[in-house]
Amino acid sequence: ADELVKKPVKSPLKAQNGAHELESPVKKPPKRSRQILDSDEEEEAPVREKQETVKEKQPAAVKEKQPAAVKEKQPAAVKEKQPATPAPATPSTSATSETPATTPAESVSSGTASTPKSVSPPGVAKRKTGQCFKTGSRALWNKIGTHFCLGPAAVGYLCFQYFCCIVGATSGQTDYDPSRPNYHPIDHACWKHGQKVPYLAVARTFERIEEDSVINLSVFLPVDDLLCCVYLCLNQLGPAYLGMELGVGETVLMKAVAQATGRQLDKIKAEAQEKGDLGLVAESSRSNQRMMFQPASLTALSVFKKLKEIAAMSGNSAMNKKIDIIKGLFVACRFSEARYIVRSLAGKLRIGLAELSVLSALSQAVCLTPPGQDFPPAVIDAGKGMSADSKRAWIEEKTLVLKQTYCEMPNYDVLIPVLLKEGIDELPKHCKLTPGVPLRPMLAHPTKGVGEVMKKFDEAAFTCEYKYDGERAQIHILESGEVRVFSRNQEDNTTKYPDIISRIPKVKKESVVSCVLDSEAVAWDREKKQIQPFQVLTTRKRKVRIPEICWQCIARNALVVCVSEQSLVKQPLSRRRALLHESFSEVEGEFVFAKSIDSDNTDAIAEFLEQSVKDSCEGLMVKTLEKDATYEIAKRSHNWLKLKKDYLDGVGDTVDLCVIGAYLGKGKRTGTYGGFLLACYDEENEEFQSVCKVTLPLCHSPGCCVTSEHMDKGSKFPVIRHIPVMAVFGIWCLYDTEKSGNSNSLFT
DNA sequence: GTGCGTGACCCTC
DNA sequence: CTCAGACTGATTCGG
DNA sequence: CCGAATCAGTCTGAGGAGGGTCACGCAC
Repeated sequence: ADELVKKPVKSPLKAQNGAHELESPVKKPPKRSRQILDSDEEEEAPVREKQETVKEKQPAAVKEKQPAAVKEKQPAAVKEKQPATPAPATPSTSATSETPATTPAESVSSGTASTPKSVSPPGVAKRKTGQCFKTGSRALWNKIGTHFCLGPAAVGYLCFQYFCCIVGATSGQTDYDPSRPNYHPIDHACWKHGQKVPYLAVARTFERIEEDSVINLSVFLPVDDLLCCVYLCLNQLGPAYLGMELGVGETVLMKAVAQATGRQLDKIKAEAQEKGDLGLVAESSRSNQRMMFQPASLTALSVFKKLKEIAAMSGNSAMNKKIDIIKGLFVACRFSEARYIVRSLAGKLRIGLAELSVLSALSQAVCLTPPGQDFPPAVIDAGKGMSADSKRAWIEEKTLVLKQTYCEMPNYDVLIPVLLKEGIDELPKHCKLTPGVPLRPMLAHPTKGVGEVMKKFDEAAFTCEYKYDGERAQIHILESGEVRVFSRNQEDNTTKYPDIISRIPKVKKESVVSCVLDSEAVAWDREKKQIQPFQVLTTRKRKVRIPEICWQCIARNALVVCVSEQSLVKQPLSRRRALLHESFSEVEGEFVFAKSIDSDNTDAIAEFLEQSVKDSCEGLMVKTLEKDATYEIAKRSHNWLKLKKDYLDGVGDTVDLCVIGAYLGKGKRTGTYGGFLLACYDEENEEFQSVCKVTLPLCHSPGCCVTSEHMDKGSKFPVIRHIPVMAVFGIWCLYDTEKSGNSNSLFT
């Protein structure tokens, strides 16, 4: 522990701090941490200010929020829902073949028919992001059958809790409600056939998703409309490998919001910190504004086009141009549109829904309403008449097809047109794994020891490979001989590894026409003939063409596509490995196969683990050879296990650190601290040296009291030994390792 | 107009 | 990259 | 045998260190 404490003092931080002479006993935190003190000159004031805000906030935020919101709200919601539950529950028991959609509608009209339209009924607590209804949802959901209301719009939505409560017709865009019972994708949409989808419909849908996280997609849209709606949901501009970035962050966004609303930048900043979400700030700022005239309302397509425009911008005064576009968008916003536009731009939609859910929704929509029908479509719910269970199983089966295809061809620009034209069953025939298009890589689950590995893989034969400490590199060899390299996130890294690319022809055997290799790129020390640490890798240039590091490519024994364009994703690892060894030859320091052993002997594996660490690796990757040993990401994306020294029980040390700063949390951490800045005390110079930041689980956020007995009285600064306790500017918080069960998170 | 430092953004793990 | 929280589906346990 | 409790797996969104790239703005 002593050594660990000393280390940070010698670390680069020291050098940085050393640049200034002692100004205060608490040394300035490193660059990134400065923002917590608002600004360097105002160190004194903010500290006091923070104390006050903390004092004010804690009792209110923590004490009220927790018991009131969690304990009271939920029972309230459940209670309110209980009487309503029997109504939708009946159909599944009495008549399974009946379309469940009718019953909620009946219950609506007979039950709470007087409830006004599209207003969340009293008693039904609205869920905030990160919260949910714990009781009732699953059971109710199962009974009514997951899907019968085909979403309308670009994105539609369905939520059980509204069935019993919402009545009334929606017609105009203003009161458009994608969650109304029996939503009819044509009659209830707020735009006519042939018109563009209003962005408001998307925003309204996002609102519902954020509350309840269930969506549907409609396939009545023209291809480009559906496509842009899908992208808007995912908050993507296009396939990852094309590398389109907005280049807009929080700061630029705040400027834009300030300019568009005519408010002070400082005020926007402060409000964003308080609310933890710039989107909400934008929304409320908008509503204060009066327009001289109402600009043309936004459509989904127009918003998406603007986003692409922003991404395409570069060069001189690009930032100002970007801000201008954002302002333009912003001026035309109505209702919640601003919230989601801002979030889209910030890159965090935060609606509790991401890629996989969108794929599910997409497949469901295509299943229930087969595309290719004339307008108006005759079949809206192809699942009509099926029992809820069989319907769900059917949709799930189709969803897997879509997911699998997506994993192999992660490009909606290709996928969706085919999906609409050919249908889901034909999809795999038209969208295949193609060298040159990156696929999603297989990931690994962390495990705590050899025992856990044995338990998880049970009887199945498995292999252990070194877990090399480098960067994932997916190498594509095209038929033309061209070689491309992609990162873990499907980014095109081809220009980063010129040396690897140049030696591919050497190591590739004649028989290989085209292929996709899953590998790890590591830095190699030619003289010492050993792998260099990850640190070396991170100092590489991202886009240079001249190699500065000697890369060694470690094939992960996972050849994916080979020779005759035959996809091997469905082949077990043993076969893929054999093919890999057949098709490539090793050259030390240039291209080698991952070191591995096939053993089920615990001691042998433990020894291999030791060896891997000695050989500058992180630990082991454990993969089954035959059983469930395919490369089908859709079935299970974390099919491998990783066994790292860091994870092992009893390994690691503890350090005593104290809190010298805190950051306001964002998103679901709004109202609490997002992280703390920790420091160790340098007794010699009598100063604090910042070491790292930490995050606490939400339930352990500051607020609970610590009595004096917890404190180490002999200490002259607030480090508390034995019991992990944190001090934030005089406010104590207790970190309960028993509850969290993982004391490591304190010192990560 | 050029050079350089810096902040913002993004990407790897 | 890690971790926690919400959710789901399968399995076990107790009345 | 049924419902409650438990467990394991999946998905999502919080958060971390460290570093490169680009545009902006200032100084010359």
